[in-house]
Amino acid sequence: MLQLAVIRENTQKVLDGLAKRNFKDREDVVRQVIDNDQLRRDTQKILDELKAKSNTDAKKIGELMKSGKSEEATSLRASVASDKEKVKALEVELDTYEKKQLELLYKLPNVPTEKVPAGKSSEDNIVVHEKGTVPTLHGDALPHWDLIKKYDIIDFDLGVKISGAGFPVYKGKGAKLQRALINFFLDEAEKQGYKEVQPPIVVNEASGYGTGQLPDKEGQMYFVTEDNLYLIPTAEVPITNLYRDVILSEDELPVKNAGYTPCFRREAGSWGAHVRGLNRLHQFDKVEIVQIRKPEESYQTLEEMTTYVESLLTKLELPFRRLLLCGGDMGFSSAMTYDLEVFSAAQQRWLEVSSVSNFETYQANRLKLRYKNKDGKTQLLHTLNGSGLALPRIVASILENNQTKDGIRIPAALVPYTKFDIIN
RNA sequence: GGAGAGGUGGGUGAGUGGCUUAAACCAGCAGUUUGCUAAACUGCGGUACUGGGCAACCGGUACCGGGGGUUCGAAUCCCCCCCUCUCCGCCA
Repeated sequence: MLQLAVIRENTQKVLDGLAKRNFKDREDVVRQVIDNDQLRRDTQKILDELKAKSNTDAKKIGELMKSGKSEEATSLRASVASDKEKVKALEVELDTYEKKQLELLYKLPNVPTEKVPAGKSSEDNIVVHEKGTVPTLHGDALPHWDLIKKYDIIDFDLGVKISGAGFPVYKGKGAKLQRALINFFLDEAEKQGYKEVQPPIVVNEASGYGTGQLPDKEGQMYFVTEDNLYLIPTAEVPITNLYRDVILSEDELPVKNAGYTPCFRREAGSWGAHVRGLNRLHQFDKVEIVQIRKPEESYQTLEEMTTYVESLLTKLELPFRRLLLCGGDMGFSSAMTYDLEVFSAAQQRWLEVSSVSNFETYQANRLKLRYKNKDGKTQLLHTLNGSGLALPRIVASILENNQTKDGIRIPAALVPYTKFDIIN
């Protein structure tokens, strides 16, 4: 969430930023935050003074009792008792302001950084560059949902039988391809200095709040009611929450973690013709890269991470483009996001395969993730993450782009992992 | 699933109603001493909110797992919840 002090001291900047996102209630919510904050502070001041008085009075009573002046003690006791009632009332009041403050802050999305263009939807995103060449397919080229049947490598019907729609079963070379991609991505990340971590794939409520899935996005996550645990929609949640309530020392920075996990998304109400096959699933595999950085480095890191993910696509010989998302198309918590899209030749569509974001202090503020800087001051850090990479759409485009009359060619970089170079 | 023990600062750990401003030790930081290192000695302590001040800084309040209660006063007493550990059972 946004920092209260920033809203208070840079109100106009915040409002301008939210305008870039087309956040409609910005004036109203920001005004309420500021007003509520003033009330909160006024109340706290009165309350603190009253408590200070009660504390000294209580001590006096102790002394009076000791020196045997019980009558004076009794009268002072009565006055403290009446102060105590006022304290209780003020505490209730303060509590409502504090709750209101959180509630309001949760409503506000992150402020986009200056480079982010204004815009309402994906139409307003900026294509930064396109790389690689789109293959020319032979006349009988098939979309991936037909290819997986032809070669019997991924089975949606079987998935329906044992789980439901959106839970495919990978078979034979299809399963091996999954395993190869995961290992390839993890190995590449390690070469870039990321430390491999394997986190739990169910998380508690506090973790959901830490990275911003809660409140409001409960509907996106599978929930285990018996134990109050959420299935993770992305490894971002557990990996970033490793650093919840942590104050890092400067020499522990930067933090660079990479982890593979399955991801679970309910995707309630988002199905349609354009999400056939592997384009959208309830369960999929992803390697996530996460960095924690000092504020002054984070934008350079965003570039570095995005370039790294692009290098994966290049090694996989996939044509891709980089988009700078406009304010209206960015995720709630992000200050700046690059999307990477791969061109899937048979569908003739760009598919989003990675989203690399800088959250600045938005997550760190909720997580209470800080470090001690050179001056010995405790300061919020910046968090960043990106997919490196999500598997299903990568698989879809490999299948579609590399199909030949003889079968599907495996990109050279993957062959050491798959141990086969063609699916036929 | 059954039984028990326990949650105190960066760590270990003392503290059963006011003498706690949370002891002591370890680690840390600063200083003194010193040919250097070490040792010894001295000093400093966390977090959040907040008042005053341009600032350095000086105050207030809260925080001993979380929430409530008793009391003039709670780490300490009472109630509820959460978590961890140990043993037994079951088990990949």
